[in-house]
Parts: sequence; C-alpha cells; structure tokens
Amino acid sequence: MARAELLRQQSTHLVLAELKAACANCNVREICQPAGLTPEELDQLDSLVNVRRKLKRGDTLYRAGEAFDALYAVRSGFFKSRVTYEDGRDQVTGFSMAGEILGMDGIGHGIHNCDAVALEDSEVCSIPYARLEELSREISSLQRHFHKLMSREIVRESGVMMLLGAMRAEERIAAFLLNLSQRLNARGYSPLEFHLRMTREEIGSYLGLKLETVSRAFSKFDKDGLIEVEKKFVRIRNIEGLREVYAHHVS
Amino acid sequence: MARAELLRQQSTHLVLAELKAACANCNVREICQPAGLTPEELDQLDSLVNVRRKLKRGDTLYRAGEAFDALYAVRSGFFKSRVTYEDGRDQVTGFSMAGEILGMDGIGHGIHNCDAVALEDSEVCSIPYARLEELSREISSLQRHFHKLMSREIVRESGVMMLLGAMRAEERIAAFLLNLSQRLNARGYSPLEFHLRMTREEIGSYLGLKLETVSRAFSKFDKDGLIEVEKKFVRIRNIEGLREVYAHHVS
DNA sequence: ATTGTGTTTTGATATGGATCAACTACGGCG
DNA sequence: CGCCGTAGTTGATCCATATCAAAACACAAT
Repeated sequence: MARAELLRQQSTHLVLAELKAACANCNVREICQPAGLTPEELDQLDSLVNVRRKLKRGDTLYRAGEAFDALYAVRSGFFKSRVTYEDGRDQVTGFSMAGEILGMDGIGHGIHNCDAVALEDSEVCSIPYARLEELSREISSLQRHFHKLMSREIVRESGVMMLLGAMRAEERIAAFLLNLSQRLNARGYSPLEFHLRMTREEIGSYLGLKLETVSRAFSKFDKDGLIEVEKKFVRIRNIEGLREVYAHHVS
Repeated sequence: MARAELLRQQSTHLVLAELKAACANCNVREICQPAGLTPEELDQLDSLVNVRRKLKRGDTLYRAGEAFDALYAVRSGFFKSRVTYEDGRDQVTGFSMAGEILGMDGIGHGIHNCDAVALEDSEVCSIPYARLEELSREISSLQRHFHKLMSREIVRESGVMMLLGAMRAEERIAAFLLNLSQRLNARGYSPLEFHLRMTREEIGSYLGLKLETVSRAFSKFDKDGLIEVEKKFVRIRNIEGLREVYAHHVS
C-alpha cells in the first residue's frame, strides 16, 4: 500500500512536470491556444488549465444536475453528451473528440444540463470557469476566442435541429459521417478511414433514429459503394456520393 | 420631400431623447440590465445600446450570410429565426419575443447563420458587439450575464433537439404551448391566453411536423378540453393535462 | 473451449405522420 | 360588394421508419 502510494506520488510529479507549459504544446487549440498571445499571456494561460483527469471507458465526466465550475478540454479520447428526460427517455446531444471543449451548457444556470460520458479511455484538462472569466477580462483574444466557441456550439446545434427536423434517415446518416470525417480531418486524422467510438444505438439516438435504421442505412451505403463498414470500422469510398445523399439530390 | 425629411429628423431627435437612460427603464433585462450595477456602470451601459430600429411584419432584421456586428434586444414584437438549406428546404430554429436577445449565432464566424424575420411590427435595440466585448471586460457582472445568456441558448437548443429526436407529434405541440405560456408569464403576460404570432406551418417547421399535423393536434387538444383554439387565439384550459401529454403519461 | 452478454444485421409487419385533396373562413383590395 | 389569395381544418390514403423477432457475431469472464 505504501508502495502504491509512492508510485502515485511519483506519477503525480510526473504529471505536474508534463503540465508545465502544457498548453503551449497541447493540440487543444480551442481555448488553450488562442492565436496571437504574448509570452506573458501564455504563462497566464498555463495557470488557467490546472488539472488533468483520466477517464476510463464508461466513466462520466459530469452529470446533469451537478454543480458546474469548470469546462473541460478533451486531450484524448471520445465523449458523448446525453440529456435524460423526466420519464427516462434520453437523447445523445453530441459527440466530442480530442481538441474539443465540453461543459458550456453548465454556465447558464451553474448546473450541468447533461451527462458527459467517455466512450473510450480519455483524458481531459479542466478549466476552472471562474478563472477563465477573470483571464478573459484581461486577455481580449482569449475572450474573443471563448465567445466564438460558445457561439459555434449554438450554430452546431441549430445544424442538428435542421437534421432532425427536415432530413430523412439516410440524409441524416450521410450528414453524420461527413461531419465526423471533417472533424477528424481538422484534427489531423484520416478523414476517409476511422473507427466509430459509439454504438449504432447512440448514433441513432443522436440522429433521432432507431438503431436498426442506422444499421440498414450503413448496409445500403455499403452496397451502393459509398462506404465500407465492418462493425465500428468505416472507410469512405465515395465522398461525393455521400454529399449527394446528404444534399438530397439522390432519391 | 423637404417636409418628410424634416419630420424624419424631428423623430430622430425624439428617439434620441427617449433613448437617454433607456436601458434603465427597458424591460429587456437579458443584457441591458444585469443586476448589481453601479450608477457609473449603468451610464456605460446606456452608451452600449445605441440604435433602435423598427421593423414591420415580414421585415428581416438580418439574413444568413450577412456580416455580424451587433446583437439585438427585442423591445417589442415577435421574431422567428430560420436557417435555409442548400437545396431550399428551411427550418424555423426559434421564436423570440420582447425581452429576448437575437443574433448570438453570428459571433462564431462573424457571419449570421440564420435569418431573423419579424412576425409582427416590432422594435429592437442593437448592441454593437465590439462594444459589448469591451464593456464586458470592464464590468464583470455584464460579462457573467452575457455568458449565461449564450449558455442558455445552448441549453434551449438541446431541449429542442430532445423534442425533435425523442418526442411524438402531440408531445411536441404540448411542449411548444407550455414553453410559450411560461415565457409569456415571465414577461408579465397572461400564461393562459395568448395570440399565436406564427402560422401553423411555422410551428410545424419549428417542431419538425407538417402543418396539417399541427392543426390536428390543436383540434384534438381542443376536443379533449385541454385548450380552446380559434385560429391564432389560444386559451389553456387544463395546463396539468397538457403537462401530462408533454411528459408522455397519456397515450 | 464454454457460456453469457451486448452489438449488429436482416427480415416481416405495424403505424404515426406525411401526402394529397377538398372545403371553409377570413382579410385585403379593386 | 364580390373576388382572390392565404391560412386553417378535416378526411382518405400512403409510406418511411418504428417495432417485433431471430439469428450471427464478437468479446469477456469462467
């Protein structure tokens, strides 16, 4: 037990060492590296992001109803956000990958509005919100960056509303795949081959469809030569074709 | 023509006079009156909100694609927000009433993401965004207020996603009516009797339903004694019953 | 290897809401 | 006043997706 404690402390020191100047190296550009900071500002920024946290698959980062006090930058891994309803129904409201920010729903009422669940072993940096507000009063480029981030979340969600309200099943799935591809690409991963981190049911929940419908659409896209699917692995073979399905030009 | 110009100038002066200390009197609490401001801060705030603008029914406050440079506080009237899709399909993404803020979708990319259209003659105050950012660096309660506002918009939208993804037609309509009722109540209007400012088609677009489905649901609710509907006029007769429909306890 | 549990696929059938269509009511305008 | 365009209601039918069911498969625990 003493030995385990020792190891823990050593690894804590290691983590702290790593964290030094972490933000400048981290690939989470969203908030941790707004462009055009002076060296002093970069130092301040390092003081902002203070705790790293590891989560195993299935762990929840936060739950709806819990007090909000920090945002989270996903360093690695993959998350889903989920709101649960009075009568038990729930819906996946988003997926977050490395380099993205989680938790902005909590600012409005000081209480988290949804659960954030790790879909694979993941690591996040927590960003104490009070400190972020302070700092963004001092560093206007951080402020601007943060506002853009929130606004883009609003725009993202209205895109999902569009999906849910005006598109049919196959269009939704095409949109989902294209969106995933584009985000992976932006992070430096292959946009044409990737592993889905979520189940068919979670995709369906996000898109307002049943898992069987998701599965059938995947099979159809495969048959039509648009993609290859094998379980969680997806390869996009004809991205233009997918775009046509998405934009409704193909029946 | 000279006479018309004269009138216009006079009325401009009138408006300016009215605007003096406008924010302190305005019922738009969302951003124009964060609690706990010092008198000096209130003065600064008046300098923030500088232009009032009147719109007739059908006028657009802004359109998707236009450069974003200001938020708008609705002083009176009623708006819909609408995103249009490449292939011409569109969807209503929200309704805004007096006391609410419009335009936060534009911050992220400096471009408006949707159209805002007046559903009745309306009046708005414009809030130059650059000035808002400046001021919110100086007045932390304004900053906090603004952040809450954006976050609540995120939460509101995830509620709509829930509607669209997981609820059936009648539940959606019940949710819509309850939401309207609650917001009217918060603004000091009757929560049980009101005029709908939008058409059945616009309600349907917002809720991901066809206008006929909206109409049928209204008729059914009327028949069941939950509400009285006559064209655009609605009276809620059994709000608990509506809540039960909403919460799925009634088949 | 065996058993169990969760995920995915695929087929058969059911159904909620869309679509198509007819009609009514209302408001604006010549 | 009467005409016309827009909005709303209601009925009949259709279809996209849900639901139900079963089997195949993968993976973890034993």
